[in-house]
Amino acid sequence: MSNIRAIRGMNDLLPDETTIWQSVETAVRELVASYGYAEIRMPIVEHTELFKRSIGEVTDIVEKEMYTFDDRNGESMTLRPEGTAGCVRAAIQNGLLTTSRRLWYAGPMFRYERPQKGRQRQFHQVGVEAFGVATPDMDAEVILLSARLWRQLGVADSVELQLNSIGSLEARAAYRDALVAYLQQHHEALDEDSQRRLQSNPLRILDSKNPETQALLNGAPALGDYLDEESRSDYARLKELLDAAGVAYTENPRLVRGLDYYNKTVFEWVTDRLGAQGTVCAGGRYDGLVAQLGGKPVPAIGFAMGMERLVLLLEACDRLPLTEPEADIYVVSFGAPAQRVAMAASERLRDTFAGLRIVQHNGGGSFKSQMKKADKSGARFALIWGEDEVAAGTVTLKALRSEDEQQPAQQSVASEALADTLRALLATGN
RNA sequence: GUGGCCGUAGCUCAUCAGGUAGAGCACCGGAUUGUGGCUCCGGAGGUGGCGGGUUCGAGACCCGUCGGCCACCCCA
Repeated sequence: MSNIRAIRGMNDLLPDETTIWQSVETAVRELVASYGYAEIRMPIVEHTELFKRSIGEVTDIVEKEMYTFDDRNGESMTLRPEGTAGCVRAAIQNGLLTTSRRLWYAGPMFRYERPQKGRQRQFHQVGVEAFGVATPDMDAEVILLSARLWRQLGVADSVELQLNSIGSLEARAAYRDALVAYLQQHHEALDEDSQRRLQSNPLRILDSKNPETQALLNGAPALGDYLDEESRSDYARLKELLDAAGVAYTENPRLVRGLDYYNKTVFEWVTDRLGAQGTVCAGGRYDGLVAQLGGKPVPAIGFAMGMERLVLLLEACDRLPLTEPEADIYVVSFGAPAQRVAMAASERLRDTFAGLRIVQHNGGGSFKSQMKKADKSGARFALIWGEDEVAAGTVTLKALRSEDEQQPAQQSVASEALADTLRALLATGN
């Protein structure tokens, strides 16, 4: 079979899933609005250079995970692997950073990796970025915001906040030298990946999953000892704010992030319910990035959360929203004249009842089969038009749910009285 | 890029010493003429991922390939 299939790692979201996503998206939308964040929408494709300059040349994302191609002019373009770079670019380009800004966005991101649980090649993130405030009150705000979402979605008990400060660029450079010097002495004891990282990105060795490497790190210099004074006090202040707000956290002195642009505060929300990809949300401060991308220096902090992982977490926590029936009213008709009347009447009902889901039976079929469809639709009421009704100028209104069937399960209603009768019935029950 | 497991109807799966496939759910129709949900009856639907090999004969054995899942790497 040579049926065309979706590209590996790029999945369809089917109707059952889109309702879940919509409920999460609604929760997110209301959440960020409640903190005064405004939505921004960026292109999905950017100049490759943007990601190289922001994420870092030697990161795995840039080196081997980007969807990069030349356009027809021979310019190198890349499907965005994350949102911060594009958001910063857009904010600079459109002059948004003359004052402090709170922005958020949502959309697909692309990374060429082997798919596994909680990881796709096209995945979806919600990102939050706060520009223009260098103090840790803003760090606290974005963390509080994320914490509120977990509570809102009912998964707060399943996620843990991990926190660290990686200090200034200079402090980190000094620490990197010390770390490399220490690890060089134990070069033979390092696992293969870590030996490689010793050259490319030594700090990443800190969060190696290899237990022997982790044991070796117990004797290594600690990042915390190398922090500059400002990072140190900001970090302390952030923890005070989180304590005061009652947000629990675990300090993880080995938490470093994979992207080059971070400094000072870094954090991750992790869960043990998703297999190997336990990070649901992660972010940090990136005070140097705006200037690095050509803007006037503006401090910033933000985070991104993965929608796929969040939905998986909801599932694992048994917190999926209740599924709604597809219809409130199902309209059945028999014969061409009846269908004309039914269709027109349905339109009038939609005029009258905004938001009411009225599904018209199309495609003919026996009365019985139409009624089966009515039942399967989950509709609370069926409206039935046949020859008798059309002749009499009435419609048969039938209750389909047992809760309603105590009352007249079925009644004949004059066409003019339909809206009023329905309004009265819909007012009862939920 | 590497490793492990897997690939039979739309979905979940079964069958068999290797002899050219079945169940449940879903779908369609019927069981009194214009009425659903339960039950019963019937129907449609599979070149057993694809290609090659072994064999008289393979969905079942072997090889390759593609795809899926999970893990490593990395990350949301």
